[in-house]
Amino acid sequence: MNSDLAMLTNSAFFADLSRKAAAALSQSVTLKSFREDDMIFREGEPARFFCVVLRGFVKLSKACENGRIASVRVCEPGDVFAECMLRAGPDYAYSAEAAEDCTLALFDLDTVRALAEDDRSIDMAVMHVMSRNLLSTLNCIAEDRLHTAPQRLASYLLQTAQNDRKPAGFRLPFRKSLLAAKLGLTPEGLSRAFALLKDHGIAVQGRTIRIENSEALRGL
Amino acid sequence: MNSDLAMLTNSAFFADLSRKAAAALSQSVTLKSFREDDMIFREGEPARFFCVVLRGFVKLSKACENGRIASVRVCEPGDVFAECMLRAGPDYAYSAEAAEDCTLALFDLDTVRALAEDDRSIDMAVMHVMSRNLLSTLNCIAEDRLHTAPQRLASYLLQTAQNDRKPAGFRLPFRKSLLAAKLGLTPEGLSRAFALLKDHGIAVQGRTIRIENSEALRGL
DNA sequence: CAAACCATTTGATGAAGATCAAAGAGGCTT
DNA sequence: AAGCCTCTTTGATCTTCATCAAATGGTTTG
Repeated sequence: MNSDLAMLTNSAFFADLSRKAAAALSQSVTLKSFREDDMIFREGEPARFFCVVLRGFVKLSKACENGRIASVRVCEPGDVFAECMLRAGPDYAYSAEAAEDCTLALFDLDTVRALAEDDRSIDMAVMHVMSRNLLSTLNCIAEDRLHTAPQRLASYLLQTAQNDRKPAGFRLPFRKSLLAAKLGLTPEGLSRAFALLKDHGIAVQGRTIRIENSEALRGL
Repeated sequence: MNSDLAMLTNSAFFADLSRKAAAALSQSVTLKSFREDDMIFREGEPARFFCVVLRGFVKLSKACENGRIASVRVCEPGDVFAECMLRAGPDYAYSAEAAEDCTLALFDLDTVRALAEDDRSIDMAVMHVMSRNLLSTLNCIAEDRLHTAPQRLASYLLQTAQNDRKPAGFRLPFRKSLLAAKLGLTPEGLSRAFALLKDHGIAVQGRTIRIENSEALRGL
C-alpha cells in the first residue's frame, strides 16, 4: 500500500540514509502483512531479515526451558527490530509475534550487509537505531527494578499523553493485555494498577484515558 | 602498563578492527585508572568518551527522581560500554562507577567518529559490540521477568563455572554485593539465594564456590 | 436478539523479595 | 595477636505481585 511506503520513508531508520541508500533499500525491501498472533520469526531460527514496523504492533519475547514466556519489547509503527542480527547471530535471539494485524518492511540481512559495503549511511542508520534500542532497553531494566507497577504505568501514561499532545484525554494505542506485556505485568496486575491510579488523577473508560491531575500522577 | 595494552588489543572490540584502525585507535586511546567507588562519568553529563574495561569491574546505573539507584549492568575486563554514545546522546544515559580499582581505555567520541569516516572496520567493530550488548541486555530483562533470585544465581554460577572450565570449584571474580547488583538483587536477597542453593548442589565458602551437583542446579 | 467469545476486572491466596535491624565473619592495621 | 572496619548473613516483618478462579462487560456471529 502507498501509505506503508510513506511510513517507511518517514521512519527514523530512513532519515539517516543517503538518497542512494534509501533508493537501494527501497528496491530490496519486502512488505509483508501478518495476522494477529502470527509468528514473524522464532527464537533460535536462522536470522534472515530485520524489520521496520509500518502498521500494527509487534511483541518480542523470549522463552525459558520450562516453557514460560516473557515479552521483552513491544514495537510500534516506525520501530526497527532485529537489526542487531546484522552483526550478531546467526540465530534470532528472541521471537517476534504480531500483537495485532500488522504490516512490516522486511530487509534481507545479506542484501543489507552487501549494500552497506558501498554506502556508509546504512551503517550510520543501523548504529543509530541500535543505540536507541539499547538505551531504551537499559531504561526498561532500570524502570523494572526501581518502580512498582502503578509507577511504571503512570510513567507510561504521562509519556504517551505528552507525545500525543492531548492534555485532556487519549486512547491507548492497543489492547490492555499488550500494555501489560510491555510493562512486564500480567493483565490482572495492570488492571489493579489502573484501579489504584483512579485515586491519583486518572480516569479510565475502556481504552480511553483521561489524565485529570498530572501532578498527582507524578507524585507516586 | 604493558598488560593493559595487551588486554586492549586482545579485546573483542579490537578483534574486528583493521590493522590501520587498530593502530589509529591505539594512538588516540587514553588509559586511565580509577579507585573503587570513583565515578567514571555521570548520567546526564555530556558524553565525551566510551570505554573498554582492561582491569577491574565497572557498574553502570541509573537513578530515578526520588534518588534510588538501580544498577543496569556490570562490566568485566574486555567489555565495552557507552559505545552507544557514538550515535546517541548527547548526554550519558547512565552513570559508570568503578566497582573496584580498575583500569579503562578511554576513546574520545569525536576522535573515533572522525576515524570511522575513513575506515569502515571501526563501524563494524562498534556495531558488533553494540549488538552483543543489546542482546545481553534483552536477555537480562527476560531473566529478570522469568526467573527467581535462586534461579538467576544458579544460571550465573553454571555459566561462570563453564567459562572457567573448572568443574570442581572456582572463585567469584568480585564481591558478593556486586554480584547482587548484577543480578538485580539486594545483598540480603543474594545471601538468601545462596543459602537456598546449598540444598541444591552448591557449597559456598566466602568467595569460593563448588558446584557439587550441576544436575540439581539446573533443575530449579 | 441471543449465544458465544474474548478481554478485562475483581476477589482470595500465596510466593518472592525488599527493608530494617542486628549478629557474625573476615580481612587489615597497628 | 587484638581491635577495627566492612562485608555478609540471619531474623522478622511488610509490600508487591503472580496465580487461580470466577464474575463482568463488550463484541461478534449465527
